[in-house]
Amino acid sequence: MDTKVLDRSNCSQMEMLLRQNPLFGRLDTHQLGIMCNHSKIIHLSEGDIIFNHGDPVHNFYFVYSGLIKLFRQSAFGQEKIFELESAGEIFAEALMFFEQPSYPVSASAMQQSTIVAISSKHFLNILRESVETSLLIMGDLSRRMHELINEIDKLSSLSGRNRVATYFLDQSMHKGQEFKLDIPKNAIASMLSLQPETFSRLLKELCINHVIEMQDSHISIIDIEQLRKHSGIVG
Amino acid sequence: MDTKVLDRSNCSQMEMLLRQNPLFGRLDTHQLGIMCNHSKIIHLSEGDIIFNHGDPVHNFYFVYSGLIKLFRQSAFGQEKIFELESAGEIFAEALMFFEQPSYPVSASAMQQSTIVAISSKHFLNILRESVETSLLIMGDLSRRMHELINEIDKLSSLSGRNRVATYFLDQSMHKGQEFKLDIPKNAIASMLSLQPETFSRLLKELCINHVIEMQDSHISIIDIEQLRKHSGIVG
DNA sequence: TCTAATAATTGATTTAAATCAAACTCACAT
DNA sequence: ATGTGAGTTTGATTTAAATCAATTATTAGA
Repeated sequence: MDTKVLDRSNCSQMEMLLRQNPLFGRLDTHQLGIMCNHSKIIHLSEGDIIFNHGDPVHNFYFVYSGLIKLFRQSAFGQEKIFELESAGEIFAEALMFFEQPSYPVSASAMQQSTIVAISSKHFLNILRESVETSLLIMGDLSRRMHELINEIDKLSSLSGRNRVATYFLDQSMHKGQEFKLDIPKNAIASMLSLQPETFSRLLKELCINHVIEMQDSHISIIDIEQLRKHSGIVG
Repeated sequence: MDTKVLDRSNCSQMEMLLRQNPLFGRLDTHQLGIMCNHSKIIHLSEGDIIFNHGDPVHNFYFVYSGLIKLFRQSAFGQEKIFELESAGEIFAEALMFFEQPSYPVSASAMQQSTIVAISSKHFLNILRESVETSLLIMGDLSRRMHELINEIDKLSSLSGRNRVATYFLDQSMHKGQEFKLDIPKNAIASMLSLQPETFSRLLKELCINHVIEMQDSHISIIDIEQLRKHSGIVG
C-alpha cells in the first residue's frame, strides 16, 4: 500500500479530481485547498485492505480509479459484501459524525485502485463553514439509507431467484442488454446473500429458460420481460 | 386522525416537548418558534395511517406518545416492519434532503399515539442557519445507517433462531430480565423477517430448553448465557 | 510446461423455514 | 351469554437454499 501526502503542485490536479464528485462542487478553492493538504493518495493492489471492521475512524475516502468492496466477515469466515464503490464515489463519509467512531465494515480493493484518504476531522471543520455542502452530505446519507432499506426489503421479501433477476435488471439499466460481470461470480453471490453454488444454479436456470445467455462472465439479456417476471417485483 | 395547527399559547408547551429530542436542543427560541408555527399536533388511533409508501414528502415527525411502525407491504399483502418509533423519537427526517422525495415506507400507529408533524421545507431553512443542528442530524442519519447495516448483516448471516435470541438479548438490555412484549407477536415476527408460525415454534424451543419462560406476552429470561450462545454472535 | 491454487459447476443430501391446514384462546361487540 | 374475528399455537408437508462432496475450468507461479 503506497501512500503519499500531496505536495502543492499535485493539489491543483487533485482539486480537479475531487470536483468529479458533486459533493465537493460547492466548496471554494480555499476550502478545497485545505482538504487537499489533509489528504493522501493511496495506490492499492488487488486484495489490499484499507481498513478493518472495528478500526478507529480517521478518514473517509474518494475513489479515483478501481473498485473497492465494503464487507463483513461472519463468525466462520463467511464474507458478506455490502457495497461496491467505483471511480468518482466516496465512502465511509457517514462515520465522521460520531464521537469515537469505528468502521462498521471492512474495506479492500478488488482491483488495482487509486483512492484519496481525506481527514474526517478537517473535513468536519470545512462543513461547519459550508451549509450547502452539509446539505449535500445529508442528501448523500439519505440516499444511502434508501438503498439500505431497499436491500433489507429484498432480503426479507424476495427469493434468491428474485434477487438474481433484480440484480440483472439493475445491471442492464446501467450497461445495456449485453455486459461483462465486473467482479467474480462468488462476489456477486455474496452481494445477493447467496452461496456460490446456489447462485450458479440460478444462473443456469435463467439460461435454460432462455432469459439470459452466458459465456463465462459475459451476459446477454435475451428476454427482459421474462426477467422482470422472475424479479418478483410487480408493476 | 385529528389534526390541529398550534396556536401561540400551545407553542411554548410544544417547545418544551420538542426539546425532549436532543436534535432540537441546539436551536434557539426563535428557531424553535418558527418550527412550532409550521407544525401540527396529530392524535392517532390504533391503525391510523400517517403516510403510505410512495406518498410525496412534506413533513417529518416527532413522537410525543404512543408507538409508530414503519413498514412495507409486499406484492401479496406480506408486511415487513422496518422500525418502531416511540416517545421522544423522530422519523422520516432523512427524506428532507431530496428534491422530490417520496416516503420509502409506510407509517401507522400501533397504539393510540400523539405525534407532531414538522414541515420539512421550513425545517430545512432553519438548518441553513444552524450548522450545529445540521451536524446533529448527520449524526442521527449516520446512526440509522449503522443500524440498517447491522440489520442486513443479521438477515444474511444469522438463522431465525439466532435472530430471535438476538432480539431478546436486546430487549433484556433495555428492560431487564423480565418484561412484557409491547407489540403483538406477529409484529415481532415481521421485524425479524419470520413467519408467525416459525416465530412461535422458536419461542417454544427456547422455553423447552429453559432459556426463557413465557406466559402470553410476559417473558422471563432464565439463562442469559445460553441465550447468548443461541444468538450466533461470538464473543 | 507443469503444477498449485482459485473459481465455477454439478450432483446428492440435509436442513431451515415457509406453507397449508386446523384448532385453540381471548377480547369484544351484539 | 353467544358469536365473531384476530392472534397464537400445533401438526403435516413442501420447498428453497445450504451443505457436503466431487469434478471441471481458469489463472497464476515456479
